[in-house]
Amino acid sequence: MGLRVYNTMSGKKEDFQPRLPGKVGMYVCGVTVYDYCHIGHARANIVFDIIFRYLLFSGYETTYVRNYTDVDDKIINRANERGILSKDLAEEFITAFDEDMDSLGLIKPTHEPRATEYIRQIIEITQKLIDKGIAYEAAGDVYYSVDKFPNYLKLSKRNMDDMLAGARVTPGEQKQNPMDFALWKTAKPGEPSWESPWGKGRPGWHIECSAMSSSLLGESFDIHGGGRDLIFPHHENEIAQSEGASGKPFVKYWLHNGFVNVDQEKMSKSLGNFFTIRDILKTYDAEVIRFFILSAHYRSPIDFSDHNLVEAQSGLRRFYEALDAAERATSDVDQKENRSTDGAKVEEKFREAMDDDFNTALAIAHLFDGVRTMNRLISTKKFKKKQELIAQVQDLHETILRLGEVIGLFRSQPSAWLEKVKLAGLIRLEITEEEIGESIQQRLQARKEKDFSRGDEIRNDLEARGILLLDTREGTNWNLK
RNA sequence: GGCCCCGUCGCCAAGUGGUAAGGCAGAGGUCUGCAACACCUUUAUCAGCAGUUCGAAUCUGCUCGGGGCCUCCA
Repeated sequence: MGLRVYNTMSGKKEDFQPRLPGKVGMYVCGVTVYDYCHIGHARANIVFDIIFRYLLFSGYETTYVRNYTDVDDKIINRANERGILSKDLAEEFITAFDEDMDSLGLIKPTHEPRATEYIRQIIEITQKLIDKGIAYEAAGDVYYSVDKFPNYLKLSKRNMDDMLAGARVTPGEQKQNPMDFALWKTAKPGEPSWESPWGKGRPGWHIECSAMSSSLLGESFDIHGGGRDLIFPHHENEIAQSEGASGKPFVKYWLHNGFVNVDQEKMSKSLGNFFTIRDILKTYDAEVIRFFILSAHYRSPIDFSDHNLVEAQSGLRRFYEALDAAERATSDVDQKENRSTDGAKVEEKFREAMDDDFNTALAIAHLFDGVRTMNRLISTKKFKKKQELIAQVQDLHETILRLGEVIGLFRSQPSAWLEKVKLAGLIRLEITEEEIGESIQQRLQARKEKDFSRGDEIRNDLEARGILLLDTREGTNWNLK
């Protein structure tokens, strides 16, 4: 059974069959660069990152395009507020976006075009729509006439009459129908602008995606993605523009990720309840964020909270503990040829889960099963003398790492990751590594003198402060409670 | 008002017609001087009601509760 994806257009899961066998073209709406990215952006980008990775893993030659919208009202307004050029503002936040995505461990899309690099194509499409009678000029603006596109609202499944009841007309706009939207806006003084057949101006919001996608992927392509909130009006308008201009079907599969909520409510700028990626990264490891996001299906809403991130961290730690143990258990053993079937089983289950509309939550559950099997094998008596078990562990270990890579997990050195999380936790506990070290020395001394009650006292004191002591053959270590 | 989504164990979360994955937390046990890790065992009939069906958490209707889009938003 092959890949199945939920298509917003049909409202159900469909067998995934790219237009050209073995090749996939995917366009995902990126960000408008006027502010730092929040956790909602993180989700959208991580989700499509793993979709991209999984398509590659499944053998599809995939072209992934993710754009930057670097000309827009919000950018202009923000730049004016700060008294800088909108171009410089855009540049600043493109850099910030790249840094954020990098720290979240995303792989680079094939192309990352900017709207302002495609002004020529935007003008071409706009002109074509005018020529076809689908768009019209009014005082330097160009509007798309939604009445001329019979399939308008087919993606969002709305009804024009109902929409009209709530539509608002901004004064100064000369729309024939209140639902019409701008393809080209005439420039106001001081705004960035480009020469066009309709005078100096700049693109409307939706047209840049039509221009960039058709330029890089062709007029028809396989997957178009983005957050749910882009379904209307953004994607609806993209369809109208692209299909109106080309006369060809635009996109085969529409994929939309769910929201990140805070206290059951959508995170949004207007509510002021958003968290930026950079803020969260001060407290939590980037991989914890990824793990948290992938522990739910991409279409479900997820609730962002401290509690949920801590839980995600616990889950991820379980993986790293196991990977660390596997590494240590097999490090001094030669790689054996005899492979086992455990890894193959995990991989089969993993693929099955991912094939079902990228069910990462289920896929991770199967990896957890692999972890348990691996731990069980390692704790078998005389493990190191049993070649068969060693081979099994090596196989599982390799499989978990390889499959983890497909969803961008387990990329760190286990011991280093565990150490990092441990040290990060100290900040919250207001205790230093040195203090702990001193206590350990005191306890060691007490134990040497057979003063176990004193030793336990030290252990209990530390435990009260959130530190657990671990006695091993190699000496005493500590961990967060 | 129109359209749409959701309500599964204490918490997170899969499952969307054949009789409830996984994680976290909890309980009991093995291991350990103690502890931790790990391992073993253990914990739900799926908001409610009424239908369809041999059979439903999964389909239909209604009720209750939560949320989203319709204005910028991932």
